[in-house]
Amino acid sequence: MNISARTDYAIRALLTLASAQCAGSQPVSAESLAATQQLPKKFLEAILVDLKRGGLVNSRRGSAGGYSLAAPAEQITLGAVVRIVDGPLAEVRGVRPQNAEYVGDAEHLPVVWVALRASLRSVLDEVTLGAVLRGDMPAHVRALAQQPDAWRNR
Amino acid sequence: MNISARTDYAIRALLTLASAQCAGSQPVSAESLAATQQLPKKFLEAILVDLKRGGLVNSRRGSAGGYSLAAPAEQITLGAVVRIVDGPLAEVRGVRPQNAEYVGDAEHLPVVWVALRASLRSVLDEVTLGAVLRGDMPAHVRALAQQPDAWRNR
DNA sequence: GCGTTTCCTATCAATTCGATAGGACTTATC
DNA sequence: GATAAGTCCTATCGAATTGATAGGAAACGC
Repeated sequence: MNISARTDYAIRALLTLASAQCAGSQPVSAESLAATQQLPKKFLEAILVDLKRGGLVNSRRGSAGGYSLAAPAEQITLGAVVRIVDGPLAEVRGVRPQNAEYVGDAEHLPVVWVALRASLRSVLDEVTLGAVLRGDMPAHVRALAQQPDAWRNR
Repeated sequence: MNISARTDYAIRALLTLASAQCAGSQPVSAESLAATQQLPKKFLEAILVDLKRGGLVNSRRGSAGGYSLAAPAEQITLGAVVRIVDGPLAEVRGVRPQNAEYVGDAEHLPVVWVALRASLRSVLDEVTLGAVLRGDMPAHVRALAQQPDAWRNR
């Protein structure tokens, strides 16, 4: 149930690209992305290749090359990013939650796993890069983050 | 963002214990738990020791020994189980979501991570072993699982 | 004391995770 | 067309995690 470094780095790099998209439109190099968000350069490069394959960014090689968002920042959700760099959302022992098979007293467990995945989706698939950049989350997400003990450990 | 085998196994074993709690009250052996839910015995043993340390189950050694729930099934949440066997809910690179530090364009990212954790809690901390056993989830969880595409992949 | 069962320690192979190295290929620019 | 700046491919790396097993010490009921 953890958020991996890959996901974290991917999103931070994409946020920088989103910011650049607003400003002008020349591609940003991996080196520059790594520098502004303080990410390990070579590791980030590998992640960017995945994002490219996943269709979230465009790339241009050579001098004055680099990366740019393949779509408006308002249309790229965090869920899309997570799925590309980390795979499907809430797998159980490597199997999709609705396909996990249970017997006896565990019969109703799939309902829980599916609900859990749905709750992840309700955040990740509703929040876009643009929203994070502006600090303007959907009402539903803001409500979650404003719950009394949301910022406390349990 | 995956549910580990440890978590899955722990919950299934606890569900069996919950079922036994209703019936009578003699402890159930690890061997028996492994058999009824088809879990690897030695691996399960290790998990049960963690659950014991975490205070979720009582154990009795020796002949006619075994495990039993330390509290009513209606009072043990899945969240408590997950935290014991897998640690804190939505850590980012091993750090609590509210403690992750970001600069520049990623400034508002903690809000997302905290909301994400809150959404996990809204399922895991609201569902008890008893509820799963009866197949009677809280309204909020049932609503999530009944969403149009909840059972489909994305 | 005998069988049963928890519980502790150690170990294991496989996989994943985070990260780096080196170099091949592409491209703009002079 | 050389050159510098990039992407991108392949390989590798150590460390941690994951899922799992083995063997035996300790406790317990009878």
